Amino acid sequence: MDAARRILENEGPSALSLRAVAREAGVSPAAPYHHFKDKGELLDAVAHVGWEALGETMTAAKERATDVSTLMTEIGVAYVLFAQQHPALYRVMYDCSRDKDSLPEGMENNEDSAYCLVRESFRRMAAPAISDHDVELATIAAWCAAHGLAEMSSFRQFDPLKEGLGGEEGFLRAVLSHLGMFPAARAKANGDGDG
Amino acid sequence: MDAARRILENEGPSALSLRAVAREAGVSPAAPYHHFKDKGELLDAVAHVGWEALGETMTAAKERATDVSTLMTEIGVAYVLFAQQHPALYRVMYDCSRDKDSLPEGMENNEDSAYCLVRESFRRMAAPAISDHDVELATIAAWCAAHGLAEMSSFRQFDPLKEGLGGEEGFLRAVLSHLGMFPAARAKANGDGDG
DNA sequence: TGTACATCAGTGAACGCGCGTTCACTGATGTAC
DNA sequence: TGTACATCAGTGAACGCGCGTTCACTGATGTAC
Repeated sequence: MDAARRILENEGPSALSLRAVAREAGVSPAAPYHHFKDKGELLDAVAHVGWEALGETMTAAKERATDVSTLMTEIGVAYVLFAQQHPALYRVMYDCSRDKDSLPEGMENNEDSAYCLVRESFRRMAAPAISDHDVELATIAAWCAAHGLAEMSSFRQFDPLKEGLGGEEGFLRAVLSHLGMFPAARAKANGDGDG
Repeated sequence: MDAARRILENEGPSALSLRAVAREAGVSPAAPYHHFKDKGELLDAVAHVGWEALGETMTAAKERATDVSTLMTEIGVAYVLFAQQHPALYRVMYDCSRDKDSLPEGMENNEDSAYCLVRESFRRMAAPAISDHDVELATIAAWCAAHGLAEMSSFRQFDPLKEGLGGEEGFLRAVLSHLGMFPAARAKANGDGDG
């Protein structure tokens, strides 16, 4: 039943109704109510698996990073690429939070949350004298920037810019490189094709 | 009839239907079709006035800035505050763009667009040797950051942080201060209450 | 081995709802001659 | 001054649609004694 994600991938978030899920699953419209109290609960469940997947993607990116200075950039690029590859899922993930005026799951301050992954990565990268307070703010700033880039990077007016920068990833690195906490991005983006 | 914005302010974007607008205007459900081809056209019109209002807000912020180093920060803060004060309108503005996979109006590369306002402000602030290419990328980065912050700053988990930073605006300045292109923010945020 | 009961995932029909949109039509206002 | 016509914003009833949700019910499976 969690293959409600098929609908998201194929038809977008606006098509994600309880009935559509039941239809896609080859089941009567009433069946989902044996698994979810209501539509909101299904959406929450979908968002939950989304955050898990994004968390794994980010963790993989962190482990791929060869040194501390590329860490934040790898994670940032992975974050945005995930959002690009699963745009409808990403939308549901944030919509669920907004409906509650509450942080998305990935940004909760639990141990092992994606947010803490970013925060500790940033702490390792930053000057050792940086205060906890500044680490916190910088992490929020980085998350905002990544989220903004995730929402905006798919506008087609950026296509020519992307071509000149060696494709999607080059573009992301180039944009991130102008944001304080993604320092390693700069060198790599320039290397890939600045001009 | 453009007082469809009342519905946005009072009931949120999901309540913005053609019928609701007609109801709010005290008019039959068919009446709006004399002014708009379909629902999309009405939404576009609403988004348009939204971008105009945001553009004015940003221009006012630019003119309020006392020197070139505070320029970007003033504009950034004004941007996010606008989004916070008109969350539903801001949502419609971006939804209209996304539906077309196209840049929002404010980001178009026309003379006098909000995007050019930001880009020229950044150019004035940056080192004179900076290339056009980098100005372009930095402007996109700044816009992404502001957009991300606009979408995330209202989560209530940030409330305690905001208290320690002298309220909403102090929080915004503090977060922006960690992003490369808002340099003046740092000093001001620190002055307000770095702890 | 058999009986009685509980659980569970499902059915299918129906409910009321708000929606976008279309239709033929009305009544007021403006304009040409 | 009067007549004929065009335009315009509106009416109100209806269309078909997909939706979330509820209902009483079914049939298969598991479990207790």
